[in-house]
Amino acid sequence: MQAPAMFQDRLQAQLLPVVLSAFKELFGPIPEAVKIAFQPTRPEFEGDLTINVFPFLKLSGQGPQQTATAIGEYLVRHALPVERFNVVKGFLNMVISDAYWTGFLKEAGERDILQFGPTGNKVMVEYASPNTNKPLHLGHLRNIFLGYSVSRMLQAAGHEVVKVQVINDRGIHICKSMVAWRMFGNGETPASSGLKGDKLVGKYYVAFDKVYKEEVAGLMAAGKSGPEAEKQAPILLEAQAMLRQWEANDPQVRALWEKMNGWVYEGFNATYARAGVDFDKNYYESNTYLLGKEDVLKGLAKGVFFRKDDGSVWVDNTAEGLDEKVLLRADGTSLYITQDIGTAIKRFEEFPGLSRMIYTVGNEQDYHFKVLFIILKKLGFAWADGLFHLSYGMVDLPSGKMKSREGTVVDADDLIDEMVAEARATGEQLSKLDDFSGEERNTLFEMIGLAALKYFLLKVDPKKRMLFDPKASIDLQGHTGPFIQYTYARIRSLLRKAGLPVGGGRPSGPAAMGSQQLLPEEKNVIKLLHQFPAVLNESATKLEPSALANHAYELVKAYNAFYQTVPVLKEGDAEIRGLRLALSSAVAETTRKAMWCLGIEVPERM
RNA sequence: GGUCCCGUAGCUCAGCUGGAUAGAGCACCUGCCUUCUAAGCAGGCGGCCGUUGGUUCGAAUCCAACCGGGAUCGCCA
Repeated sequence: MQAPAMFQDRLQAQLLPVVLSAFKELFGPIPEAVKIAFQPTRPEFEGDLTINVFPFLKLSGQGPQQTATAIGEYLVRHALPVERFNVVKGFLNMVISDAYWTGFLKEAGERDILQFGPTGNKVMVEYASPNTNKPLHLGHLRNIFLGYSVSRMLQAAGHEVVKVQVINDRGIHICKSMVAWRMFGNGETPASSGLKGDKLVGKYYVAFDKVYKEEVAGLMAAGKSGPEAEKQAPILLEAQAMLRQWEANDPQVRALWEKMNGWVYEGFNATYARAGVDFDKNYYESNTYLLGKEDVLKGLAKGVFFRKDDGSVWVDNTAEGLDEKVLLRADGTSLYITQDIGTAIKRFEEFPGLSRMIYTVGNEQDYHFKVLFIILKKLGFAWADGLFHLSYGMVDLPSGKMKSREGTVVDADDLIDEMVAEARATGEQLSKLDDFSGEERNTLFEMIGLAALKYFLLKVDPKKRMLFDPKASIDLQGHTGPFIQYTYARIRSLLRKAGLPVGGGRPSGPAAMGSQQLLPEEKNVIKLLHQFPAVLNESATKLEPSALANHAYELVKAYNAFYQTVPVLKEGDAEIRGLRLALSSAVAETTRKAMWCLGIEVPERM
């Protein structure tokens, strides 16, 4: 079997065997290693699909012109969609018949081309892992939007998806907030202060840090060395003591911990709700932090790990090009990675059918996940091959890296507020919404502001670090989410005026589509629609929403060019009007689904 | 220093399973609202694709080295 292009579309799938038999008949069979690659014909040439025959010249024993012509002639005879062809240098440009395109358009009008049938696979996507001592920031947003979009794409690709977050609810960080609140809080609560719960707890984390720094400075002035002072600051000792009390189940500490975490969850949930994301299950570190120890000891017994003289347990990954890594301390206590080993095992026990688990975590943990996956594989779990670290790059500010210590962190809630305010300013100025109520406007501007933010973060290749300029990035024109929303709203308006049902739905296209000759503007749009399923497949497989996001943009851009120059409702010929309405509708529905895959909503009007 | 990631227009990014003259958006300049939403469309300006070698009929794309930026190399999480 000739290796097909990994993400080829259905037209290519249909043509490939014909091309192969053309070769076989004309020049003899093709060796497996030689791949036939289709590419879209460049706009400056006539045609829709192109094959470059250069790689086959040795096989054909003829020049590029003759080789391409021979194949082209064979295709016209044997492949229905290929109407005619031309050859430029070594490029065989095929013209696909309008009947093929309109046939596809008809199908796109009848079903969701971005929804694949069920695969039977179950995938877990972890896409948030916040600490409970401070509010969410821009970096979390990239993480959340990325993971949520991946979940949606996998659903569209036919997988069952379990969305989870892990909440780091215990540890020294939350104890710091607790200590500071107990010292300076005077009983302040979200209700008493009007502060969002996560903001309030974050405030005391900052307060802790301030006191801590003062104490360290004081100790150093009194003659201590830097490292000494950092270890002996009283407030830190108190936080450490509190962590021990927590571990000893001290009722008062536990009660305070429950209370303050509760505030944080309320705050997080408000942000999640506004951001439009949700989880099927939350994992709390306080429930899982003791996991993994038994598994490591089992591995030790099986000889997968080894024990050093001091009693600590290690894994040797030097054969994998990595290092030795400690899994249990000499005193037998766990580490972060121990816990992750246990948590992974637990998850696969809880969800027996899981075939994959995706961790959406920043690239600073690349090494950690490499080690984790190797360990789980060494422990012999078959599912270890289905583990994947969806690693994404940091979000930088024009001033450089975000640093909480330096107060340069962009708060998630504030950022969303800004984007929504910007959407509002633009929207009110355009004054197209005179009959909108205040509530309707709020909903719309929320939708647009979030689209701007999500699209901005999702259109970039996840693994690249990206720059976020709070001023320049608040853009609602050009290659943006609102541009795509706008096109959708435009089409919906058109369809309403055509008397089609409100609130979506697919108008049935004309019964006899296909007799018309397509305009270039129409064909461009249909071709982009036609490519979309393959793009979704590729995006879902590679876990890259950016490819989907960029294709959605290409599609609506082509539609806008069509819209601007080709009449739809004003077209006199009913059949042609029907085709253009069907085209418009297919673009709207496909755009809506693509945006759904990105976690972005689209408005009926804007 | 070891390992990994990144380097494309003034700025932000596509393109990278090798193919035709490298594409968008923003910014700047020109046109287009008495026809379906101008958050739009059409056009212009703007590029030693970090550098140097290599593989190839063909390299932004693959390989190597180097330069620049980042991450990581805790018995932290």
